[in-house]
Amino acid sequence: MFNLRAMVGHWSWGLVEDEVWRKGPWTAEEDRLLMEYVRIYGEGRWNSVARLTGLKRNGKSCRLRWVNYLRPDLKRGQITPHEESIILELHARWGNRWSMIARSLPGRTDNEIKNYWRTHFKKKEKDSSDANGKAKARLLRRQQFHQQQLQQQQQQYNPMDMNKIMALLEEEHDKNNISEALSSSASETEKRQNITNFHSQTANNEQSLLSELNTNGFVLPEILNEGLEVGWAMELGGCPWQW
DNA sequence: AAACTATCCAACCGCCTATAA
DNA sequence: CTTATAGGCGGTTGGATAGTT
Repeated sequence: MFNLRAMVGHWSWGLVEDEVWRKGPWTAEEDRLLMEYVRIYGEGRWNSVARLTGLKRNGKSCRLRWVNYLRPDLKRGQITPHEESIILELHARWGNRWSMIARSLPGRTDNEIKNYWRTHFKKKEKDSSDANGKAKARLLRRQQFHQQQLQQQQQQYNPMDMNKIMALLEEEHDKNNISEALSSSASETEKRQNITNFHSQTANNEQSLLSELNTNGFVLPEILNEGLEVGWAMELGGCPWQW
């Protein structure tokens, strides 16, 4: 029977020097120990996990496992087109600021988003100038698949709504002009901090805006997601609205 | 059916920053 | 003020699986 408090006594004088940390995939038992730790002690103080539970994992590994896999609020399953559109939009704005992008996607981790983007878009970005036949074929398949969805959306979605949404997003973004964040800063450290604050604030604003849009019945259109596909279609000489 | 390629994703690494001692 | 430590982040790796030739 698992008894953390008993184990505290057992391990409370610290781990043996030269502790060899376990690496690699986590076992179910390790997951259970970590979840039990968080249930009792809460998140944080990850370096105490080994001492308090007997887990042979370092703090970093524990934190990562919790954040990326065990957290109860994680959203499982594929990235939706809606989420994909947000990822594309925010990545275009902020670059590889995965953790910041992840804050706009509740239930998704920076690692997940990073993996998704690298798999789906990194290559496209690189190869965008010389799309080969293979990619074209794949694109066509995807287009066929999305066509039905697109048609459905077009029936219920007015393009003006999209303009409105993007305008609102821009507005929120510009409320805190980054140049202001920089202008009054003297040191590099201050600049960094101001930029970080700026991004956090913007992310929060946009998050609340997205929520507001959702609650007001705005369905963020998958058309945003199609933006990339549109780009490709254009390269191929096709009109996205006529797929 | 086998070989090859692409994709997915968990996990690690190294670096940086914040904070406590 | 300096140093040590913990936590956070982005980049990268490698194994598993799916898809293609």
